Amino acid sequence: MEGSARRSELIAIAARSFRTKGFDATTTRDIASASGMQSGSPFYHFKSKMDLLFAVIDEGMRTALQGQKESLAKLPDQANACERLHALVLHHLHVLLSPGNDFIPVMLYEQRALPPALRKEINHAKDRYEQAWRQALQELEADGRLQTNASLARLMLFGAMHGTLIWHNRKQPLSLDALAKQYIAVFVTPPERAAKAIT
Amino acid sequence: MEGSARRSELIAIAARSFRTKGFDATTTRDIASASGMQSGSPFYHFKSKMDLLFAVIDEGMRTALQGQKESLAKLPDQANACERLHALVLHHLHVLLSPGNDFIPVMLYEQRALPPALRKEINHAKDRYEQAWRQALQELEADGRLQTNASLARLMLFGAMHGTLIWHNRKQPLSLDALAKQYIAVFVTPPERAAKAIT
DNA sequence: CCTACCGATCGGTAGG
DNA sequence: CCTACCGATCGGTAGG
Repeated sequence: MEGSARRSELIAIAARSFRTKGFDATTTRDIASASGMQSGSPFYHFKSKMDLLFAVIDEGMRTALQGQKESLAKLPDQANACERLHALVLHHLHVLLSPGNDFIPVMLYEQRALPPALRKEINHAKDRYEQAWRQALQELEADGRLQTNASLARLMLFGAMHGTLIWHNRKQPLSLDALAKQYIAVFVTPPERAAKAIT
Repeated sequence: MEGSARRSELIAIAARSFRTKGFDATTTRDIASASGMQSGSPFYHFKSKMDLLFAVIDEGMRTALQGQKESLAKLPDQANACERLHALVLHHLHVLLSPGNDFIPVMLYEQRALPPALRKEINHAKDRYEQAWRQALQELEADGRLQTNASLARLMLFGAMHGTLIWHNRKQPLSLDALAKQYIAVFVTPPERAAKAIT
């Protein structure tokens, strides 16, 4: 929200460290010196270490939500559910795996360090992020193109994608584009094999 | 390996705390007092806090590997790849979601706190654990019953299962049995729809 | 944003 | 396994 350049720099540096070493193992002194500050100075920008964690996650959610919107907007007007899901998957892989994109990984792994009130706020943003997924998956379910219900498919799909954080190697032969196609191939049955014929 | 009852108790108590609060946020004093000991006493059983973490994870891997072996042994002699994969999935869901089974979640989320040498040891155990999965999935791939290659299917499947740690609720209508069936339905194409006919 | 600092906590140990 | 303790670190603050 507040746009001080120094503040943004602290958030980016904190994100990297929170991701690499974890929230608890990161000291505010680490962050300060990586930003060329003295040990007490981060507290001029953030009330507490936890506030900084929240800022990192919040920044990640805003960016991801904005990016998702743009990805969908780029699609042709009559894009069907499968095409929309593909765009969502591809964008989400970018969110997870683009170099320097440490915010969402921090959310996934360090959320626990936040008090319930802040976690609730994040969950609201997550709900908004998942809306487009719910809709696409429900349409696919209605067309008989899922092998489970839309809700479970969404949970499985997110789990399968988040797993890339552990095994995906940036030097791998598989591009994010190719990877997205594989996810769609696994989770969405092609129309010609769908359980229910298109009416 | 070493079977002191006190030692095992410490491991179990540490596992719960490492899982609930994380490794860094858990103090050796927490663990000591939860075990009815004085603050310095855990160090009579474990050289360091990190050693205790390794013991937790190691215990989890041993138990999981043993349980997997037994699950497969219970199958009829001529069980096919799909049946074996189903048994593997069901067992793995138990490992992840059975009450009191905190060891593997700790491995998944706190591994990072270990030095490379110990992490390597764990990865070896993980390789052994995944062998049966590789084989079943390769057979399914050869029969045209996967929509991606065996290796990627395994990575996606593990990711999708590990996601249950976040969303699965023990009071939910869905039993682990039912859940395992859904995973198979999504990841394994039924024979009649397989790409390649059975020879 | 720096200086100088405090209070608390924590992993670990010596000696029994 | 307890007692008593140390050295180091850390989040945070007052005052400028």
